[in-house]
Order: sequence, then structure tokens, then C-alpha cells
Amino acid sequence: MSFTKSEENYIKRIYHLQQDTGLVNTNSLAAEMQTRPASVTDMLKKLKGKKLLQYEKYKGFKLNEAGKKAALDVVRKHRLWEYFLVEHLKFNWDKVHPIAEELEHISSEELVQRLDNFLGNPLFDPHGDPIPDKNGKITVVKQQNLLQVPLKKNLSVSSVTNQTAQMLDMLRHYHISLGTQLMVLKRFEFDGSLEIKVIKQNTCIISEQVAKNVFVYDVQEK
Amino acid sequence: MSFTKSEENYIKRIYHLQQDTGLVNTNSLAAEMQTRPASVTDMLKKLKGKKLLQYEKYKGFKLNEAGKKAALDVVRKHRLWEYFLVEHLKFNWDKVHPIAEELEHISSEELVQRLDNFLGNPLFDPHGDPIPDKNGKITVVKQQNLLQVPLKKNLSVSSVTNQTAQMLDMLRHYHISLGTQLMVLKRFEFDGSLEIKVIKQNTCIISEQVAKNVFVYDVQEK
DNA sequence: TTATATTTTTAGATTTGTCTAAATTATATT
DNA sequence: AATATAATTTAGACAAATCTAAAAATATAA
Repeated sequence: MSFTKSEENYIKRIYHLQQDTGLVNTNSLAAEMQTRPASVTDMLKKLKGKKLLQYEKYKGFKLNEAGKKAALDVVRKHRLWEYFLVEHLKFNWDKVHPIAEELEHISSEELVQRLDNFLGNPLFDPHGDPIPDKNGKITVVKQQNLLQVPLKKNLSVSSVTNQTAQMLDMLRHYHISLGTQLMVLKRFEFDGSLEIKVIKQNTCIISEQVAKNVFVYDVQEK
Repeated sequence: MSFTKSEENYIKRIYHLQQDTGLVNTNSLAAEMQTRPASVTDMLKKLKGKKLLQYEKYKGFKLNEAGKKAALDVVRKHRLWEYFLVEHLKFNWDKVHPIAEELEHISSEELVQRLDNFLGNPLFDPHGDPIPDKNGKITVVKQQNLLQVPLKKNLSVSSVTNQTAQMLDMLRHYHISLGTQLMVLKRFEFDGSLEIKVIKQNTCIISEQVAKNVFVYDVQEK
């Protein structure tokens, strides 16, 4: 089953809304989609026709299993492309959303699978949101910043906040980027700075300011 | 000025046709676009309205300078994405066209520029077709296969024909891919095989069969 | 050069996704 | 429970991109 760009956008929005509220209503979806309630009703009929939606007139609606799978396919593509844009094209993480909104509608399944492999099958996008696998499964792993994490544990970098040019320059120098495996060796009480072992690289020292913006997850739990 | 997907597709087709024939006519464009002549006429009016086309009713038509620039922007995106798909996602070159047909319509200029840089500003796509730069300029450089090329010249791999799994496996082993710099050191008369210096790698020996499928250009001429 | 064939355009319809305005249903309030 | 308010849907219209069928212009050929 394949969907139009517009259908995919509606499906994705409904998915995100129903994560929060269970049942979704016409007006809030219209607001999210920046369109009119009447347009939403039109699309709901189409999605119900394609058997993606539980929907009774005037009653509210939500995606059924097929609908959720369709939504997760789009979310997966969106987040993989965001990862690519940040990690390989060196976009700042706060600039990539609108571009990924276009890329997420490219249809080739083989493309998505190859992209996933090329990126190293990341679990999180650069905002720290989880990337569903090709079956729609989301691996839930706790993320913490480097200040919160125990010493000598094998960790993988999942996201980086505060992406200033200066911060990115520093991380690049230490060979720290998304997916990098590392370990906190020591925390200095004096200034809160950390001694970090970047696997396959040299040890380095980072300040507390940096550490609080670098988020990681426990490699074992994957 | 920005264009719809449909407009971009028409512009690109007209560009390719007028490269061959000068003036383009309605029927041949309809055939190329797999559509009806009536639809072509409709679109021609739109493109004339946007001042991209020299077009008089019943007379034939061609892109003006603005139209050619628009076409080259699309061609540039198409070929950069093809390069990415082959070189980084390891698609075979004969599989990438339909996917690049979708990717070429992603609109962000910054994306294209960053992609170009990420790829190393390649001059040719994996089919050996030249990639226009951001101003629409096409660098014309002669490509030859490795059998046609003089010894001890600094060369860069521009395209590879006969992309069988076996061939690709062999090239990968020798670290030869698009953009790789190399030099032919010696040609053995006995079996036509070549001794190749892959810059930053070891020397290797490739057979005549392989050599005739590997196309290169002279780095000096860039 | 007149008739015939070919090419191109027009006229009007269709589909998708949107809109406004009005009607309908549900919810809240007294 | 009746009424006011809010949410939702319907009805009908529009723009983009396409189509078919017919008309108009051009090209070709006897």
C-alpha cells in the first residue's frame, strides 16, 4: 500500500497527536496541519476508506494498527534523513526539520534500508528521538547526559544539544559525533570536568558545560 | 523563482530534447513525458507565463536562458543524488535513476551545496554524465577508460561500467571507487593487464576486462 | 493548388486537495 | 430539559494537472 504526500502528512500528525491524547479531534488536527477542519474531514474519509483509521462521524478518531505502521514508516524516514543531514552534511540539528519533511516522502524501501545501514543503524535522531526499525519497532533506551552517567560504562552518543559552531568544532576535534562509542573515566570534583575515553581514539578532557549537552545511552541495553 | 515538480519535469525533458534537436515539438515531448499532446500544450502556456520558454503557438519551442538555468539546477540535483546513491549507499548505477527522479525535486539550495561538498564536488555522475556546478556551468573534460590512457598520468575515476557484484567486489578490494585518484604504471603486453598505483593505497594489478570498464579523467584539466 | 494527413490547440470533464459558508450534531449552562 | 455554544460535517466551488474528443492550423502530396 502506498500513500500520497498529503496522506502521509496527515497520518504522521495523527500519530503524534494520539501519542499524547489517545483519541484525536478534528479541530486540533486542523490546527496542527495549518488547514481547515473541513479539509481534515475530507482526508479522514479517505484514510478510513484505506482502512487506516478508526473513525465515526462526530466521535473522534485514531489510527488502527495498519495506520500506525504507515505513520512509523514516515517517522523512520524523517529521522534517518535528519541523522544523515546532521552527521554527514554537517547541518545544525535545529535546521534539518523542514528538509527532512520533504525527504521523508521519497518512496523507495531499498533506499531507506540502505540509508539505515550507511548511517550505522542509529537508535536516535539528532534531537534524541528514537528511530523505529523497518518493522516499526522502537527500541526504548534511556538517554542521559554525560554528567548523569556512571563511570567506566560503555556508552554511545545519541544526541547533542547546544549545537553552536564552537561546540561542534570542539567535539569534532575530539572525534565525538553521533554514534561515537565512549566511556567516562573520571570526574574531577574541582571543576566538574570529565576525562573521557573515546573508543578507537585518544583520551580527552571536556568541561561540565560540554558534558551536560552530550546525551548517550548504554550500549549493553541495545 | 521556484517550480512545481511537474514544471521541473517538463523543463528537464525540454532541456534534454533541445540539446539534440534545437527546437522541440509538442508530440515528441508528449511521447517523452508519457502524456498527451494536449497536456503538453497546457504546460507550455504555464512555462511561457513564467518566462522560461520561447514559444509561439503551432511553431515549436525551446528554453530561454532562465529556462536552461532552471533545467540545469534539476540536472545537477539528479546527478549529485545518483553519485551519492552509488558511491555511499552502494546501489548499482543502473538502479539509481528512478530514485534520483524523486530526490531531484527536494528544494533546499543549502542541501544541494552541502551534498556537493560532502561528495567531494564530483565532475561526473556514475553514468559518466557531467554534473553542472551551482551556476549551471558544465566542466567538459575528456573521459577515457584505463586502456586508452597514457602511463604515469594523475587520473581520477569518473565512472564504472559493467557493475556486476563480482566487479564491484574486486574494485572495492583495491579501494577503487568514484573520485579515486590513480595512475597507470605499466601495461603488460602478455595479457593486457595493468599495474595501477592507487594514490594513498598500495599498487595493484587489474586485468584488461576490468580496465576497459573503468573510466577516468585527467586531474590537471579540472 | 487543392485535398489529405499530421500536428497542435481548444473546450470541457476529472481527480486531488483545498477552501468558504451553511447545516448538523454534540456539549455545556442555566 | 431547553437553549446556547462549540465542534464537525456537508455542499458546492476552485486550482493544478491531467484527460478525451473535436476543432484549427500547418505540412505533404497528388
